[in-house]
Amino acid sequence: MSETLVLDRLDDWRRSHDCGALRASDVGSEVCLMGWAQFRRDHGGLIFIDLRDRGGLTQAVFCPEGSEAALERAHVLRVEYVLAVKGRVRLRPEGMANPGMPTGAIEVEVTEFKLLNTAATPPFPIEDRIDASEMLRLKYRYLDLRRPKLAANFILRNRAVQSIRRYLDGLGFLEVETPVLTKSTPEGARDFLVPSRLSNGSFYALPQSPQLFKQLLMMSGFDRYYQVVKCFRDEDLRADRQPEFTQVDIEMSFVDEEQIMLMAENMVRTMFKEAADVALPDVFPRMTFAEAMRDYGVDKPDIRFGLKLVDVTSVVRQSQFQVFAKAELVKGVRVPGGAALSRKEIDDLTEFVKIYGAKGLAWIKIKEDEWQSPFAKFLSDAERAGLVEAFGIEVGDIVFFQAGAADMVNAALGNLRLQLGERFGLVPEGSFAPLWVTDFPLLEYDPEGKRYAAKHHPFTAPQAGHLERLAEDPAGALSRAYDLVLNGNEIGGGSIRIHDRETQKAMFAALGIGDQEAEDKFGFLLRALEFGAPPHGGIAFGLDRLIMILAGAKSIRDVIAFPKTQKAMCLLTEAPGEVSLAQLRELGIKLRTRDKDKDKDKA
RNA sequence: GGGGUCGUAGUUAAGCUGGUUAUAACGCCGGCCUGUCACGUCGGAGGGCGCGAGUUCAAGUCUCGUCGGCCCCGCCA
Repeated sequence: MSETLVLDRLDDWRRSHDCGALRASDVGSEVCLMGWAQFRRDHGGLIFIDLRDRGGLTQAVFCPEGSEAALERAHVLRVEYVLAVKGRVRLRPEGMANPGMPTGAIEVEVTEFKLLNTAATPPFPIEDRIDASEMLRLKYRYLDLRRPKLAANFILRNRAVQSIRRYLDGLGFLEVETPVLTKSTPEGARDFLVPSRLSNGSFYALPQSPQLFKQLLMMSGFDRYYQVVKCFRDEDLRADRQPEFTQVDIEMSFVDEEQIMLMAENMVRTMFKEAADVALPDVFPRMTFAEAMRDYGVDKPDIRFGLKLVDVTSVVRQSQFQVFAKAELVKGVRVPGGAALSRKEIDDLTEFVKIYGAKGLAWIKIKEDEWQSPFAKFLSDAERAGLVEAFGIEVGDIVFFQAGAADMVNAALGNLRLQLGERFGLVPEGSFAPLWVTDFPLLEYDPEGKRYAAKHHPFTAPQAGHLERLAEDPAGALSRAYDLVLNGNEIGGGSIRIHDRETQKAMFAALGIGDQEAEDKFGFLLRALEFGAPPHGGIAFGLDRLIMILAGAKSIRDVIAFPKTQKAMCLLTEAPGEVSLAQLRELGIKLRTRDKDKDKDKA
C-alpha cells in the first residue's frame, strides 16, 4: 500500500448498476460501477480489474482506447482498493468471453475512474476457494463477509425472513416486541444476567425466549402474535448453538395443536419455496415421540434413510450371553452390505459409541456359511432364528447391538445409525425431510437432581386426563407438545399452553415448585391466568438452524454475521472484556479473585 | 467439568525415529509485458516454529504446564 496515493472524492458520481447486472444487451451503454478490486491483471499496456460488489463481478478494462490517463494511473491499483469506474459497456473480443461468470460476455472500457480508498493487503484472500483458519476469519469478519459464498448466506437469510413476515402478516399476525431486560427464571438454561444500577444487588436476565410475554400477549387479546427475536442462553456452544440466537416466535389464541402445526408447516413450506425454490412435501409426516425413540433412538430422527433400530430384548432374554440376558434393553441395527466393514472400521465405531456411555459394541457379520461374531457362540438356534426374523437378516449384512440401560442403548445406537448412514452414503445430497414429532412426555427424569422436570417447559398443557396420571406414572404422562424436525435437526417446537390457574398450579406442584416459589417466580403469570386467559398455544423456530440447513452450511456461525467462538468470545471486538472499577462501583459489584487465580498470584 | 484434534513466513501447509544457514505454494515488493480472467515472466524481501518452564552437548521435533481455534460428551425446559 502506498500512503502517498491521493484519494478522490465521490462528488456527483452515482452508481448506475451493481457489478453483477450487466449483460450483452447492455452493450453501448455508459455506466458507472463502484466496488472493490477483486483481481488485477496488469499487462503493461492493458490492465484488467475485476470489480466486485455484493451483486457480483464485472471486468473493467483500462486501455488506451478508453483513456491513456486512466491506464497510466491504474498501475498503482491493488487488490481490495475501492474504485468507481465510468465507461462504456462493450462485448469482449471474439473468443475472449468468460462463460464462467454471469457478466462474462461483456466488459467495461474505462474512460475515467476514481480511487475512493486504498486497502492494506488482506490477511487472507477474499475468495470463495480459500481455506483460512476460522480464527483469522472471525477476527477479520468484515473481510470474510465480502466473500460471495458467505454473503450469499445472508442474502438467503434475508429472503427467508421476508417470506416468513409476508406469510404471517397475510394471516393477520401482529409483530410485537418484548423486553430484553427481563426477569430470571428458575427452570431451563442458565441466564445471562445484567446488573441493575438503579437497584443495586438486583439483576435483570436476558430472555431465553419470550415465552411468558407471548402468553401474556394472548391474555391481552393479541390473538395472533409473532416476532423475529434474539434469545440468550448461557450454555456451552456447539456447531449449531450460539449463546445468542434468533427465534421466529409465534403464538395463537383459540386454536388446538392441529391448527398451529398446519399454519407452521405451511409457513416453512412457503418460505422454502420463496427463499430457495425448494419444494417440501404437501404434508409433513408425523411420528410420536415413542415411535421416534423406538425406531431411531433419538427424538429428532433423520428420516432421509432407513437403518431403523430393532428391539430384540425379548428374543435374547434367556440367552447364554449374559450381556444380553441381563440388559434392561437390547436393540440392534442391521446394515445391508455392512459385512464388508474392516476390523479397523468396527473398532472406530466401537470408540464412537463409547462417547455415549457404551461399554463396547457387539456385532455379527452374516457370511455365506457362518455368523462371524465375537459372541455368536453364545446364541442358541432359537435365538438365531429370532434375530433373523426380527431384522430380516441377509447374507452380507452386519448387525450391531447395544445392550444396557435404555437411555444409553438409544443414544449409542441412534447416533451410530447417523454415523453409518454417513459411512455408507445413505444420506441423499440436497434433500430435505421434515417431520413432526408429537406426544412428548410431560416430564423428564433428572438423575442428578433425582426428580422430574418439565421436558418442554412448565407451561405446557398435559393431554386430556394426563395431569391426573402424573401422580402414579410420572414418566407416562404426555403433553400437548410438538417439534418440527428437519434432516435430523430440531428446527422448531411448541405446545398448547395451560390457560387456567388451577392446572398451572397443579403443574408447578408436580414439578416440585412450591406455592411460595411459584408465587415469587411466576406470580404475574398466575394472576394473569385469573383474568380470562384464552386457550392458546404456539411454536418457535430456530431461525439460524433453519437457514444453516437451507444454505447447506456446516455451522450456525456461517449464517450469523458476527458469531462467537466456542468459548463464547467475539474475536473481532474481543468481547467479553473487563470494565472499569468506576462502572462496577456504580453497579454495586465487587469482584473476588477466584481461588485458581489466587494460587497463580502466589506462585 | 471431561474426551479428541490443531497451533511453523502475511496465508495454507511440509518438516520421519531430536543434529549444519527451517522447506514449498500462494500473497507481498521491484522490473518487463495489449486480451487476461487463480494472467505470464525475471528478480527480491520476509519467520525461528502460540506462550512458559524442563530434559539434552543439541528441541518445531521429547516432557509438563498454559493460552487459543475447531469437533464431541455433559449441559442446552
